[in-house]
Amino acid sequence: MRILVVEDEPKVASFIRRALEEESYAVDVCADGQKGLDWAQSVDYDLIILDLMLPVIPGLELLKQLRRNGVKIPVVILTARSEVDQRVKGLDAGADDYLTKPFAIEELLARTRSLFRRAGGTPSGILQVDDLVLNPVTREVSRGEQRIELTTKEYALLEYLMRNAGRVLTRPMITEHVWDLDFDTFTNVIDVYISYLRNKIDRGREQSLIQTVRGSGYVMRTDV
Amino acid sequence: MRILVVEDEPKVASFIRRALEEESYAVDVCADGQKGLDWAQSVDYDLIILDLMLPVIPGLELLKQLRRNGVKIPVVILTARSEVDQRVKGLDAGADDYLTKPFAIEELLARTRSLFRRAGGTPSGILQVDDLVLNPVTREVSRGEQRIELTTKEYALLEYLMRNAGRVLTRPMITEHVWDLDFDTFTNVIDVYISYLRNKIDRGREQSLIQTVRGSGYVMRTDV
DNA sequence: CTTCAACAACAAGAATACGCATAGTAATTG
DNA sequence: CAATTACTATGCGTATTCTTGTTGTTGAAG
Repeated sequence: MRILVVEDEPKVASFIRRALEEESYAVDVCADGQKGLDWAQSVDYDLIILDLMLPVIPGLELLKQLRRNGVKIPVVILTARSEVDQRVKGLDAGADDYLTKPFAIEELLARTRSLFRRAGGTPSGILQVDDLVLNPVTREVSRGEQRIELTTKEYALLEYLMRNAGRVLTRPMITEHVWDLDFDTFTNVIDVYISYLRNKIDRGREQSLIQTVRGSGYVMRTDV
Repeated sequence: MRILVVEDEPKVASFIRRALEEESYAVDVCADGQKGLDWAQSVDYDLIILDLMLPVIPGLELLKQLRRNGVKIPVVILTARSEVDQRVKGLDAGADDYLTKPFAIEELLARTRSLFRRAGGTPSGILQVDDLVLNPVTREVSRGEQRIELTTKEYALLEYLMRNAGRVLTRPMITEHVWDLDFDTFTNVIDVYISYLRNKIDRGREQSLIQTVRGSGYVMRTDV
């Protein structure tokens, strides 16, 4: 899951970044509206978190342009408390949710999760494929009766696979969503992490859930 | 535990703030109804203390709006002695408790504790995880037979951990609830205080109650 | 049926980031 | 102003992440 944060206050930006990264999202931050617009249109984000008070291009203008250009990525708006009517305009302009500053970071995380939930997955937010279960709230993963301990990256990769179960995910898609932007293309980290995951999830099972699609990428099996 | 105080008389407000902070709650104060409403909806408070006589938006209106928006945080209302019917209306509107001015601060603290007791933990208000026991009323902590002396911050942290036992608490979540809002993100105070707590609580035990979730945060173990 | 090239899997080690202890500094409190 | 408490800074060990090189697989051409 890749998130763009458009926020010019460095303190707030880095606070958000860290929180999101702790939830194993891939996060990009940019500090003005122009850059925000450019990035939003060139990279395939899953969510945009947008401050309304921005240099160069105001947040609302950015949002309108995005929607005008047919970009449908969910957008969460951050506003100061005083700018209440801006909020309404924000929702009119096509925002999916808003938060007033100051906000609890957990609130932001919860909204984030709920937006992703809306986009796909079960209502409870719990992801399940066969007897493999992932709970994004507690970050717990288990297969059948057995708890599975994953590292941050392993978890992020698995969540992405499970959210897109049944879809073949190419290596570029996976790097985009699970790793950072400035990423060395000629590496096989993904293969390595797929292997780690298989060791923890599929080892000893007759049916492997994570399957290789030669020449393309990987899929999480949906049908048994 | 984070508390919002909505009170326009500066003297009363600061009096309450100091008393609550002495009990190691994190306290935010705001002086009018509009701000109160915004904050209450944007920050994840554990309790709201609400004066009914407020500028901009009256307290009752604020409360109604909160409940209408599905906010279930416990609310204690403050009324003048004469405004009996206001009190009744307040409880109707979804307040959990009330106090008539002037009130003894100890009274407020007692109600606060009792509301927290109702909200979580055992009926008696005592929090218990394994053989670790925390009594919020007396602020006494013990493990097994042994009394444990904690400083204010240590206590606040432990109480937060215990109230959320079994949930992974990220560093941002912990700062939100135990430290102040405008918090330097690049610090390791939390780590240090976790370490203090472990020294007092877990040292010499084979099973540590406070567990690290690498890349995420900390959990208080529930299962043994 | 070989042979070869492209691709994937794996092992092992290097680099990095993270959590933790420790010690020192600043701020409170009595 | 002494003592306690709150916070900062630093360095170290280790889990995690990533790189590299080798081996194994697959499928198509000879």
